[in-house]
Amino acid sequence: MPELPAFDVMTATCPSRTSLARVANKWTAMVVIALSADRMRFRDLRATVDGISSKVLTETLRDLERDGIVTRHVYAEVPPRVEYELTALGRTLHAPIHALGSWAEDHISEVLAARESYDARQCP
Amino acid sequence: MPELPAFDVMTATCPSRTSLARVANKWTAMVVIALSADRMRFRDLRATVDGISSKVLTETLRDLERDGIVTRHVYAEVPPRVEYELTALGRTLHAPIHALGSWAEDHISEVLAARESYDARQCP
DNA sequence: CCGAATCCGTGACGATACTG
DNA sequence: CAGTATCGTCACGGATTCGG
Repeated sequence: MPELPAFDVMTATCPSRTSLARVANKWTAMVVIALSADRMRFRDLRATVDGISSKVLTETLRDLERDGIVTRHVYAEVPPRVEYELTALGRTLHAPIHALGSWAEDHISEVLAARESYDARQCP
Repeated sequence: MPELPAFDVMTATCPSRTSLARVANKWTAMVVIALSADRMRFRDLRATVDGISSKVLTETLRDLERDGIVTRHVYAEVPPRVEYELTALGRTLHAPIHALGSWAEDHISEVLAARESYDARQCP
């Protein structure tokens, strides 16, 4: 008797799976973490999420906007200024994603140790 | 005064980022959720994580094994039997990833509504 | 028969250059 | 400054074959 609720996300036809796919994504996670402090403009976001390309950041933000997780504020100025912020829905993501980020930092030493011993076991 | 701890995962050179990348991944999330009930053999895992190919499941499990999140039990039988289970480290992932899965299911209707209104706004 | 390796196409990613 | 366009590369994912 598997006591788990058997999560619908596991079935390929379930729409909630597309939602999981969006959220269980490294760029999404980092963007949401960055925006959880407060709204940010594109350039600062690009600097904070170190290593992301302009193109991929744009695509990530578009997808998040489409899913109702961030909103896009365009200011008709020169130079142009565009700011992004989490929606109410996006803020509900803060806790789960923050937990994931904390996990990554808290357990990185164990992960690195596991990798080292695994690699040592594989190619001697 | 950004009160956030400024998460090292955001910097490209930080090792914890590789850990986040592994964990913030849709297949990883689904496999960990599946294994959180109890250990499972390959074939059942493949059936539970609906839509994953044999190859991708193998690779995902190898990566998780390398990172010390699952262990692999091979039984020298015929037909062959290979079982996977979460390590102690892997079980610490259960809560964060389960939270993500719950989020996906709890908010899917909002996400779908957002998508619909976004698409309606874009291509009239 | 089950688990996994091989081959191969597609699509995502990243770098660069260019426009409003 | 905030994107878009184009292109080369490569990892992901699917179909098939191998191995035990």
